[in-house]
Amino acid sequence: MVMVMFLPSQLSGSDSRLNDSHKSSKSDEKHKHKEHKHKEHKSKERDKDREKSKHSSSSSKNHSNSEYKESSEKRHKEKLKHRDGSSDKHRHKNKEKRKEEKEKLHSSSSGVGDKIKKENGFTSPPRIKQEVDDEYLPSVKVENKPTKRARIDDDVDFKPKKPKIEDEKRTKKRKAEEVTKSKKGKMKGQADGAGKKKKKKEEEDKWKWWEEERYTDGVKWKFLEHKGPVFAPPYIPLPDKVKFYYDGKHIKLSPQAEEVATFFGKMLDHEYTTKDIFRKNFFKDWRKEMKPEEKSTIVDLNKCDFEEMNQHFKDQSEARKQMSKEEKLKLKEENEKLLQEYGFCIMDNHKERIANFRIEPPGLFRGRGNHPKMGMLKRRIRPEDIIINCSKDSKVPVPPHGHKWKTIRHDNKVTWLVSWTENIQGSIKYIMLNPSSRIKGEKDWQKYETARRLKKCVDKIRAQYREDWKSKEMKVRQRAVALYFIDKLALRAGNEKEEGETADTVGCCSLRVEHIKLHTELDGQEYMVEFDFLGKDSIRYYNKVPVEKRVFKNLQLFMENKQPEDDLFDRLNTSILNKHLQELMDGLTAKVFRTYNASITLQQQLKELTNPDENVAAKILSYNRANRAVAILCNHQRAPPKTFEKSMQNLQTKIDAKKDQIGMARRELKGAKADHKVKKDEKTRKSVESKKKALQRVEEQLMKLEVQATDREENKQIALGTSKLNYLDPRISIAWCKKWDIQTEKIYNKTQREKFAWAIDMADEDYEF
DNA sequence: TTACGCACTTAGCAACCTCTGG
DNA sequence: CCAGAGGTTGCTAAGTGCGTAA
Repeated sequence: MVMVMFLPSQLSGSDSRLNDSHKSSKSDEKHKHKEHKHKEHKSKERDKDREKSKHSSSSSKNHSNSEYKESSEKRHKEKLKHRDGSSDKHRHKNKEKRKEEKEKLHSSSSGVGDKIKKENGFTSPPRIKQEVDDEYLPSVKVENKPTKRARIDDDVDFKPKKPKIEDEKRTKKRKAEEVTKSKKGKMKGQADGAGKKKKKKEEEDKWKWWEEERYTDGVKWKFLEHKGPVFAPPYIPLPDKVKFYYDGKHIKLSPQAEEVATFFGKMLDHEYTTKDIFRKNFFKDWRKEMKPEEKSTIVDLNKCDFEEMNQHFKDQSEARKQMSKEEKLKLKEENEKLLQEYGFCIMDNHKERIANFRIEPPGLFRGRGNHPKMGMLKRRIRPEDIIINCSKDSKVPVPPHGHKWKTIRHDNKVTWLVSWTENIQGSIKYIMLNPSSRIKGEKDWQKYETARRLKKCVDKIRAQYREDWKSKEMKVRQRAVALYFIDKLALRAGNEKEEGETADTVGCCSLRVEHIKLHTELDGQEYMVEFDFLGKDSIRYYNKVPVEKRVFKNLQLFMENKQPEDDLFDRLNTSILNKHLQELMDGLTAKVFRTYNASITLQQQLKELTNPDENVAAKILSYNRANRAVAILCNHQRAPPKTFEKSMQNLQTKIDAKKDQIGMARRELKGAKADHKVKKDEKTRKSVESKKKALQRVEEQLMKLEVQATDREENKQIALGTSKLNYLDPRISIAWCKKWDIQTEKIYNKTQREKFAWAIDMADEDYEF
């Protein structure tokens, strides 16, 4: 069967922008448990050559013109280093510790600088959203009329209206308290006959916020009303038959101590509970909850036996699964009721879905990676911890009986409805709106518009940072090299983090000397940099990339006389970098590069990979491959699904079966043909026809299965969701769908379509990012 | 000039739900 | 009709980046 590893990223280009790290492990720990197949990717020479000639100016091929001036660079070295000898960062507290700890993280993987070409310099005309209103409804002021809330009643006759042209700059002001009822005229491409009425009605209910003006000056809303949060259910003590043993002896725990014990008991099967830090933190916090007697008896976690609790919870979840249909339905209905009551709010005349209306229940903190606080007790949140945010003229949510809120605020410069301070890191948690809401959607849209503005000046910025590699000032050089990484490799900015408070992870600006290795020559390429570090969520980033000689020399310079645990960019931090970016373009920050490069890559890859002659399944495979190219670029990994091998096998079995079927169908067709040849009658002719059709059908089915297998195999360790949701301008995907006449549903599921409703509505087939 | 608080986006995991095919 | 694969959703941790106070 065909199981070609053939990622779009292998397709070439002179600018190697994608990384390889998906082939390596997520973190040291996980690494131990995983086996990795290092598939060598074969690159496709044809495209490579094409690309090379097209983009000869970008990155990796510039060795020759950076050759000159080596000597003068050397001359500068000394000067450079102490030139702005001001602030060295102080990051020495835990250096020693780190030194000891940094042992593993090793294992290599094949590092082919996967290549992808970058599309440069294309500019599309700005769209300017303006207030156009044929049908201008008298604005409804609803603010203090909770009665009005539930229905958004866009009950207007409709009128075509579309000249909306957006404008990235928020030059326009929204008439705050006015809601212009926009009624769409076109039911774009929706000529379906049956069920039209229903659909029409539904659509009319959808509010098109993107056709309205936006607020300026930081105001996020004028009216906000909600019911407050839903608290975690109270603790239900264990039945007496579920016993806890200490040192073999049964102990009846006090409710407080018991609750915390159950948190641990529930997790017994989880790897967490075997980790020293987790156990230590848990035990320490647990003891705080104990009564004095308990405290004096229970002194060693190793002597604690939570088995019965563990079994109890397993039984419970089993029982839940075994519930009857009716019981399940009842539960579902109750949930739905809760959702209806607490899951929505009214913001400026519109009912909007809340993302997380439930307060996080107490439990043991599960940090990711090697987190120093894992296992600590995450305490129960009470109404007294809760800050409510809503408008003055709204019905303020009522706290649970006998309780009161910590504070009630009326701050319309923020988007959250509820907040509280969490006890592990002391950070603030929020209840906010769903991604489908106006307030999130606008921001998302704006994000892509900023990225599109970057597209217009990215060439200039690239030229600039390349120039800066030669700067006399160390700080400027570091900034330029860091920016180059951020641009080329889509690294995150890398804010500093407090030592010992979180897992030791880094981004670009916080890279340390130990995270890169320089190879003058490696895998047959010159000036290679080998990256190996843990990034966000302790996901490992492993990549080998060829860089320009000048970058390479600069890195050598930055690393000179430093310890492995010293900062690579010791004169740089995200704030310096972003300040600089701000000067280059309004609204530009490091993360815009990730958005930009992700989106432009998708657009470019779609162009390149989509074959007009192929069928829908194949086109979707191409889409997924384009998406995958981005996921690889952004290093969005996932643990291979536990059932991966098995499910792959199942598929293979199916494929084999299909092949047999085809063989059979072929033979039957042959037989029928022979029959027809002899008899030459109508009956046999028909038989031939139908056999032909049958064969075609199975062949098509086989194709589909094979495509599916390829897709799945390629996707083993790559998560597409994150980039799809956060980095890819949805209008690119929608345009692609429209262009090739593919249903949006094939690309976006329901939730995604809700989130991207704005894009689905406004992008047409020739949208250019 | 750095440290910190705050708001908001981005992230992977796992529980849950749904659809498929035996 | 049922099991289980696989998709979907919920959850909440972990980032970015801005503004302000020390």
